[in-house]
Amino acid sequence: MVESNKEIPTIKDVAKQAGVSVATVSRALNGNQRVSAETRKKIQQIAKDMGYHPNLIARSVRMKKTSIIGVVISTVTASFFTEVIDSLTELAEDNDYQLIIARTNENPKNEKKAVEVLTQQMVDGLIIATTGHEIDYTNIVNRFPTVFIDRMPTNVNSSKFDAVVVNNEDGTKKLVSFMIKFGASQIGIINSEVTATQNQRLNGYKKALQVNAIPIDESLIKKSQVDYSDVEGLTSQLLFNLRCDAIVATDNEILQRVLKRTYERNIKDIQIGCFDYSPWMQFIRYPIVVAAQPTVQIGKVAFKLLMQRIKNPDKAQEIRELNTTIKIKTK
Amino acid sequence: MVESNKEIPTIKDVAKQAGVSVATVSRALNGNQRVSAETRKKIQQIAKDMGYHPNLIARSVRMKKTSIIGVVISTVTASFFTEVIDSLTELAEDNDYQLIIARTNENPKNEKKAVEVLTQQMVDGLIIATTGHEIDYTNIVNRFPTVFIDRMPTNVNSSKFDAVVVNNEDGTKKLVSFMIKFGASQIGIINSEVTATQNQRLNGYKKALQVNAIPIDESLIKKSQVDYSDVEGLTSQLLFNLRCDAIVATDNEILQRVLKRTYERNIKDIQIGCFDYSPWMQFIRYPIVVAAQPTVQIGKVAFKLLMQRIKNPDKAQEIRELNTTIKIKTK
DNA sequence: CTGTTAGCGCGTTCAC
DNA sequence: GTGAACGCGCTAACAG
Repeated sequence: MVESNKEIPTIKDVAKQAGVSVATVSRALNGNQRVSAETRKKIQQIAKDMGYHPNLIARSVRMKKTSIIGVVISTVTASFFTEVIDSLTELAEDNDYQLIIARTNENPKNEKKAVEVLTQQMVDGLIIATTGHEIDYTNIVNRFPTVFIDRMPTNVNSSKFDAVVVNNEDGTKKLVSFMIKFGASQIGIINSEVTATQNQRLNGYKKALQVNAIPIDESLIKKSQVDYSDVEGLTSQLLFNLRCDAIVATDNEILQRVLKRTYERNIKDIQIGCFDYSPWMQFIRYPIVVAAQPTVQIGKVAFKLLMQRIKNPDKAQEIRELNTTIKIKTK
Repeated sequence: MVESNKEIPTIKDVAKQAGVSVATVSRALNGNQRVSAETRKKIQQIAKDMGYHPNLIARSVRMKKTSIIGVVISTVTASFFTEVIDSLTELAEDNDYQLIIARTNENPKNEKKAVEVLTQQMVDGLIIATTGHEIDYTNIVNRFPTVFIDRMPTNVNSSKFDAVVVNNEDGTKKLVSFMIKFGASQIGIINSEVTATQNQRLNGYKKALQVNAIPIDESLIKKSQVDYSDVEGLTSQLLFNLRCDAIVATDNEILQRVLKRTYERNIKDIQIGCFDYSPWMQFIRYPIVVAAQPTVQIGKVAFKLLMQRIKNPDKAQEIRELNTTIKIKTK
C-alpha cells in the first residue's frame, strides 16, 4: 500500500519549490498577467507535478465571488423540480458555477433557514421557488441577485429581483377545454390549496367551464388535505355520488391517488386531466390530457435573468410568464 | 421604495458598533468562550439589529472545514438517484452540511471534472457513484474522505475509502425466479452494458435460469445501445421472433421503451421484470415484478460511513452490500 | 517581468 | 474578561 502524502499543496508550496514568490505563481497560473514565458512554463510544470490546485474557497473570500448559486425548491422528488434542476445544472456547468440545492417541503420555516444558510455561504445568486407564505424577501433581494421561479413572492418591498412563472390559469383552461371537446361534461377537480399556483389552476378550470357554457358546480370542486390522505375518498365521491365522467388532478401526487382508486374500482371509462408530464403517463389506461410545464425553459430563463442581474444588480425588473404545452393521449 | 443598505455587515462592523474588539464579538457569538454575560447580551443584540451573519466562506478557510459534501451522480432525473439524494439531503440538513451535486451522465470525463472542481472547493467529503471507467481515485481517497455508492471503483490503490453497493446479481436472481414461478418460461432480457451494475444484473438472470433448470439461450439476451435507440426493435425481436412470454428490463429507461412497443403492438399477455420501483408502475397493464433498491438506506449508510471517516480518516475500510426488495404486481 | 505589502472575514493564540 | 497580533490561501496594488 502506497502511503501517499495527505497534505494538499498550496500556492506557497509551489512558490517555494519554484524559487519564486506566491504572487508570481498566482499570475503564472491565472494566465492573464505579464510573466515571462519561461517562468510560466516552469511554474505550470511544477504545479502539475505537485498536484496543485487552487483553493477555491480562499479565492472566494478574496474575490468576493463564490461561483455558487443557491437553489431553493420544494422537493427533489417531484418531476417538475428535478427537470428544472437538471436544466439549471447543465447551464451551471457550462458557466463554471456550482449549485447548492436546499429543499423546503413547502414549509416556510425550512425556506427561511435555507435562504439564511445559503446567504451565509455568500452565494453569488439565488433561485427560489418560494412557499409564498409571507416571508419578507426585501433585504434578501436587495443584497443578493435573486430570481423567483414557479411562484411570485407575496411580500417584497423592492423590485430588485426577477421572476419566471408559468401561466397556470391558462394551462388548466386549455386543459379543461380539451376535455370538454373530447366529450367530458361532468368534470370534477381535486387540488391541494397549499400554494397560489394551485388556486390559479382552479381558476383556469372555472374559466374553461364558463367559456364552454357549463355551469360551475361547487360540489365538483374538491380540496385535499396537505398530506393527500383523503384524495382517494374524494375520488370516490366524484365518481359515484357525483357521476363525473372526467377528473382533473392538479398535480402528480393527486393524480396517482386518483388513479389508484379508479384502478381499484375497475373504472373503465373516465377522462383524466393533469399538470406536469411524465413519460409513465403513456401507459395509463385512460385518455389523458396533460398541461406540461416548460421545465427546461424555466431553467434557462431563470439562469439567464440571474446572470444579467449579477452583472447589473440595478437593472430593471423582469417578470417572465411562460405557457404550458398541452399533451394528449387519446386512449 | 425603500433603498436598503446593500452592504453586508462583517464582524468588524459589529465590533465597531459595540465598541469592542472583533475577538470579543467572535467569542460572544460562538458561545463557547468566556465573555461576560453582559457584553455577550449586548453584542448579540447589536448583531441581530445589524442583520449580521458570519461569513461561512471566510470561516471555512480559517477552520479548514467547509461543511460541504460533494455528491457525484449519473443524473438527477433517474428516480434511483433522486431518492438517494433526497435521503442525503435530509441527513445533511440534520447535521448542518450542505450538498453540492454534480452529474456525470455516465461520462468519465465529466466525472473527472466534477471531482476536480469539488475537491478544489475543499469539500469535507465526497459521495460518488462512479462510472467505473478506469479513473484512478488513489490520490482522491487519500486526501478526501470518500464513500462510493452504487458501484465500486475499479482502479484504486488505497483502502482509505468506504462503499455501499447493492447486490444486483441477487436482485435479478430473485426477480427472475419469481417470474418463473408465475409461469414465465421464455424470458428475454434487455440491458445496457454501460456499467458493471448492468453486468451483475445479467449474471443474476443467468443464475436464476440455472437454478430453475432452464437452459440459457444467448439469443434472448440483448444489449441496447447507450442511447437506447434500439430497445424498441429488440423488444419486437423478443416478442415476435423469439416468442418470449416475459421480458426483463434492467433499468427504467429500457423499461419505458419496452412498454412503448408492447402497448403499440397491443400485446395483452406478457410478464415484465425490472429494477427500481416507481409508483407509476401500479398503472401498467401487465403483471410486473420489481427489484426495488433501498435508496433511502443507501443514503443513510453512505452518510454515516462518511461521517465516521471524516472523524477518523485512517479507520478500517467498510464495504456494505445491501439487498433489493422484490415488489410484485399480479396484473 | 517580479517581489513586497496589504487585506478579504474570520477564529485563535498570548498577552494584559 | 478583553484586545492586539497572527494566519488560513489567495489576489491586487505598488514598487522596482
